[in-house]
Amino acid sequence: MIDAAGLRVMKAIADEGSFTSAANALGFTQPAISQMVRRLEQRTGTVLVERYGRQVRLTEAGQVLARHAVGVLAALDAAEEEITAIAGLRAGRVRLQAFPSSSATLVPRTLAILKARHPDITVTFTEAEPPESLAALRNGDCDVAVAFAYEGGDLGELEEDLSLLVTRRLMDDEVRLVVPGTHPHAGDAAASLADFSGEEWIAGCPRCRGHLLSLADTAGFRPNVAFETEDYVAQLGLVTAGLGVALVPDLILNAAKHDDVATLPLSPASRRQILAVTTPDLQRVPAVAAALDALCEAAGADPKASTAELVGAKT
Amino acid sequence: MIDAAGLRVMKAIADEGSFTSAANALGFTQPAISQMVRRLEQRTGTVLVERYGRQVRLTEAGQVLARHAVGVLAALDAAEEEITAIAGLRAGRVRLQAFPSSSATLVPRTLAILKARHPDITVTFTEAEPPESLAALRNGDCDVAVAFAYEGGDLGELEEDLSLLVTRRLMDDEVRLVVPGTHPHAGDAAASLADFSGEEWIAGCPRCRGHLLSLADTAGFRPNVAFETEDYVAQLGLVTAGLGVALVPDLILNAAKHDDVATLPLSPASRRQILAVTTPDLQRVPAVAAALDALCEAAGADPKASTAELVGAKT
DNA sequence: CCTCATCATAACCGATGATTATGGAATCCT
DNA sequence: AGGATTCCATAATCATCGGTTATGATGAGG
Repeated sequence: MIDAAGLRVMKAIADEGSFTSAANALGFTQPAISQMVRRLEQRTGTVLVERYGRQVRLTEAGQVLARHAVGVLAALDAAEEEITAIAGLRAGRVRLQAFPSSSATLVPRTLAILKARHPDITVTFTEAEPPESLAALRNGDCDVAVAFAYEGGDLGELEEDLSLLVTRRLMDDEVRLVVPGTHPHAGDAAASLADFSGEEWIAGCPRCRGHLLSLADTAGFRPNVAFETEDYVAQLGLVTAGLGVALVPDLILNAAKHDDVATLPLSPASRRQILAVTTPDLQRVPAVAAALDALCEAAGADPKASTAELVGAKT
Repeated sequence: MIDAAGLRVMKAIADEGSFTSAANALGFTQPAISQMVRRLEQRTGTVLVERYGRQVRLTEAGQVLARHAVGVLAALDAAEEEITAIAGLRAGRVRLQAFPSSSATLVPRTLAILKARHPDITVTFTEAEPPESLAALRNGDCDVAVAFAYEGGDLGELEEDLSLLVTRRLMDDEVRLVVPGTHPHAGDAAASLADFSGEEWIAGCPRCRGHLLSLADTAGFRPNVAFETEDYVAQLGLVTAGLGVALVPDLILNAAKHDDVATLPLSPASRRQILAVTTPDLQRVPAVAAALDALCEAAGADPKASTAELVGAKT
């Protein structure tokens, strides 16, 4: 019934004292104001403007509108300002979820870049394994999920979760075999998994464990998993103590130097992909786009060309 | 850029959770919502709604709009409610100005009627002689002026002030000659002014004095004005004291009984008209219309047929 | 008394914003 | 699985809104 334009007109009349100058103030012509007032009057069924001679005055009802106009227009301006602030990265929010082993290196670097580049956007970070982070993304509780996918093995499993989502390849993370420094194969240039079929194994998170089983199966044995822990520091500790061997991704190993263990590249090599995942719409939100760029940069990937399909993903 | 309709839509989406039910809630069809959102998005240049699968969620920018919508729409509703309250006489204001001698009888009765009939409108009353009250009316400081005009004499003078204004005839107020009870003519059925050419006169307000002079002139003499006071009680007191005679309108004489004086009808009779004056636009304001009706009723005039020309007014 | 300033009105016209009809895609159910 | 359902997007259409220019009426002022 009453809209913002009408209020703006009433306020302009109240401020300017005549239709003509109100029109000038608003950038309209005089008849526009004239019939706008008439429309408002017949819509509200009340007299809003008193025409006396060639001057106009607001009636009480007109003054009511003009008075409310101040607040309403201010609120509209405030909303508009907030929107443009978000659009201009002077405000905004990104909710990031990343898997634990990325928290040590990739995420801090990303947050630092983001903070330096856009100090006014607020970034929240939650640690979550890919299944949970993708669920949060789907659920609307998260804007960007950093996930990983092992090549080959359970890619298909993840892939179904990625329908309707967009992914950006951040980096390839090579998986290495970690053995005690005193291990006979410690000095080898590369490790063939079959040579370690008799070892005791230390497994990580469920999906990592699945990857281990998958690789071992290809190598023709079933690993004897003696320990399971999602904490990579603990895994390395166990290896150092000579209690077994483990598959650990480079991303972890690069975070800090670990003595008394040898990290051997696998032969054939195995790697996992680190991915940034979001939704097509969120991708276009400035703060989210900035976060994605920061992630790519922190990972050392080309921010442009990384909007890629999963390697080996079917279509 | 952002209008009330857009905010309403965003809020409906936030509340309902889908375009379809938002459309139902607002009484629109689904495509209307769909393209309303699209328009808003390209106007603001931001993503407001995140389409994930077949569900929709507001982005941060969208939530900003939905949040502001609450306040803005509430303010609009409040404005609308105030307007309809004014239209429905559940609120509103009437600023009444009346000349002093009407304050005693006509105005109190009017205010009583108005208060009984529309207890929620606020009436303010200011005493003012017709020139001032009409100036206030012209100036926008008054909604209804109660004025009087003597027949014949200075009607033309008032008439020019009445251009652009509308008048309602409230009553005819006959002017009587007041003489001491001991006066030789005190028992007469009527008074011919010429018979009192030798008296000392007590004159009232400037316009009343003008009327006296005019009548006397017609009767062929120039009155000896010994006293001037705008206070009718004082005038009657002076008459009672035998210090002179005076012309006093019925309106005053009916307000209270005055002993020791005789009130004689003039021959030929002279009367003044009591008028309610307002502007054409204000006439259509409910509270003003109610006040006019109350005035007519208090004056005993027919509220319908009283939108009259001044008696003798040229066109 | 004439001129200027201001508002009202008419005729016109483009953009806005709704509708119906239809299509595509994700979710749900069997 | 696959089919039905549900939800959003799009296209085509159309009325109304809200603006413009041109013009008229009228009060105010030199």
